[in-house]
Amino acid sequence: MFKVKFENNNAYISDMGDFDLPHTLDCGQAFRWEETDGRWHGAAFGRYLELEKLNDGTVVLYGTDENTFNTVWRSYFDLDRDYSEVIAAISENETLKNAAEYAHGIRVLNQEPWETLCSFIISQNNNIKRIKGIINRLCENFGQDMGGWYTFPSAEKIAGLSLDELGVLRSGFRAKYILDAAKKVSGGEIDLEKLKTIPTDDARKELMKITGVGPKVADCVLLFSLGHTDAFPKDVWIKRAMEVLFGGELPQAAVPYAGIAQQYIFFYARDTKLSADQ
DNA sequence: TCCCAGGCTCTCT
DNA sequence: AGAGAGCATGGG
Repeated sequence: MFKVKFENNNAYISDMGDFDLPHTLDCGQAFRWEETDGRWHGAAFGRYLELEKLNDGTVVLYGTDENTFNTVWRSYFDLDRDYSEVIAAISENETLKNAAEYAHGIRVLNQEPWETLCSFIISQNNNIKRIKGIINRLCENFGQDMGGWYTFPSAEKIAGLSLDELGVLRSGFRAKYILDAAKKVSGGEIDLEKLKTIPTDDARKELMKITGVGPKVADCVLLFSLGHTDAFPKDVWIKRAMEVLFGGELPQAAVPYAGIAQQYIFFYARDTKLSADQ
């Protein structure tokens, strides 16, 4: 269990085990975090945050009081999960053990459902650099100007736009998918909050009612924002890694923690440019 | 220039 | 149900 103290309007978190900021914030699960001189800055749940890891391992959340910590960032950074237990369990498999060491300190974020849905619709058949660019334009054009940063625009806001207006995003064929998602979410046809409380398979079916949401995008939303850690997004990297490393099947040891293991495998595969002919 | 990117839809079989 | 083309745009 982590410890936290509040001083000078900052939150100081310690004893949370291995928490690696670049691995967690730049591993492709979230797209709005940037690093400047060792300090990360970004926004989530309508709040701006700067954070940094000190030499003694303490993670500082700047400008964070106790209430904000407990209602926003504690859950966002998944601080109540004991990752050492997960790693101990999956390390039964030698390859998974190596992947978890290589990708050490990744925590699976609990992000805002609408932002996550919209972001991973944009991610399809796309590269991370351009995904970030499109999301930046989405926030700058349609989010709320908070003075130096922008909120992620609501589904209601996007639903009120035309395809033509979404052209500024330069998101290509994905624009019509974003619009369909915004309409179904803002209109109540899909209740994202409710999807947290129903079985993973049922929630996946609901998400796939949106045009442009298939199994992979749905599983990213389930894993990164709806608390379904058994979801296992299969993108090109994972498919490649599964063949090369495991002969196509996820090892039994990882099944109960599939989503978390997926993050380790994804990081390892992408960072080592794992290819099918290795 | 060409290939590819945290895929999905549509069509054809 | 399974295979394959097409999709917008830009990075490497």
